[in-house]
Amino acid sequence: MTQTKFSRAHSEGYQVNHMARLFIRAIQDRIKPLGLSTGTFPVMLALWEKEGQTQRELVRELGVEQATMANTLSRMERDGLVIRRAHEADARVQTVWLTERARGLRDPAIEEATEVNDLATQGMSDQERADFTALMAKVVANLSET
Amino acid sequence: MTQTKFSRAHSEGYQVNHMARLFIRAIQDRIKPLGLSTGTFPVMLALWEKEGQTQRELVRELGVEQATMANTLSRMERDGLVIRRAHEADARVQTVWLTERARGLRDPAIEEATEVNDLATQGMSDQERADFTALMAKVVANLSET
DNA sequence: TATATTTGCATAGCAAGCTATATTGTGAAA
DNA sequence: TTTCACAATATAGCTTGCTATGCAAATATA
Repeated sequence: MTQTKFSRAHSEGYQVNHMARLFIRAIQDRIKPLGLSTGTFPVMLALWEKEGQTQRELVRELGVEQATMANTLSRMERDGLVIRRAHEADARVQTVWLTERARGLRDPAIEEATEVNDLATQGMSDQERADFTALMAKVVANLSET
Repeated sequence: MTQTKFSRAHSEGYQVNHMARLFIRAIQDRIKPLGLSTGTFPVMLALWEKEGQTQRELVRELGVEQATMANTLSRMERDGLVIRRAHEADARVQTVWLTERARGLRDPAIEEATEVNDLATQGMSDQERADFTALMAKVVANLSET
């Protein structure tokens, strides 16, 4: 069959990409005043929960490539958000710690993120919002296999 | 209230970002052999539908910034996918045309994209898939305002 | 113990997004 | 007609993602 019916508006991949760019713009605008960005935010979330994680642990937790994490952490160190300390038992390993300033950013940053999430899901019922999260989890699971 | 309940797994922004990265990886793998990429694919879709569009028209249609489009088109020209021709009535304007090779990529590229969309939505009913698309459209609309 | 493999991180180089700014052509206004 | 504002595109420079590759330390194997 000739595939003349393919349309951007109905391609999940296209929609996801578009939506992701809009999210990035929205959150970027709000957390930039805090000195955060879309690349650093997930790392901060992981570290606000548990400091002292290794780069390898952060990589597994956040699902980015090791090289991406290494570069992100370098920028974060440059910008005074984290400090890398050598692991005492394994000289290959770096543990990652928040600076005092970075610890203080938690509540304001989460507040901005919550606002963006609320804005994005405006007009949805609680049920729809839960469905949306569940459907995304399904897609993530489907695309994560292997 | 202290916002201790914020979790990555339930933040729409976080999920969208994660999902988008997985989509990019999946589609990239499959269209790379065709000489396409995630940045060029949307432009190709727009041009397969209507060649000779101006850069400005593509920008509006695809929702990326003008500078992003200019750079993407330059790479596409370098890689033999498009040709930029001066507009006959307005010397500021460039119209964008597909090369013969690029025209031939349509069906195979759309086939790969369709496969990725199907993989991503595996295990969803038709209704769920329609819901997913509708919910994403809602989010896009919410975040597109102004 | 000596070598080989694996593991953890860093670096190089590219794509694709962004903002800010420069450049050039059009069209309107003085 | 000259100037001024606007429009279309290009360029500079950044972030964030990727793959590929290098290197040093730890561990396993011969």
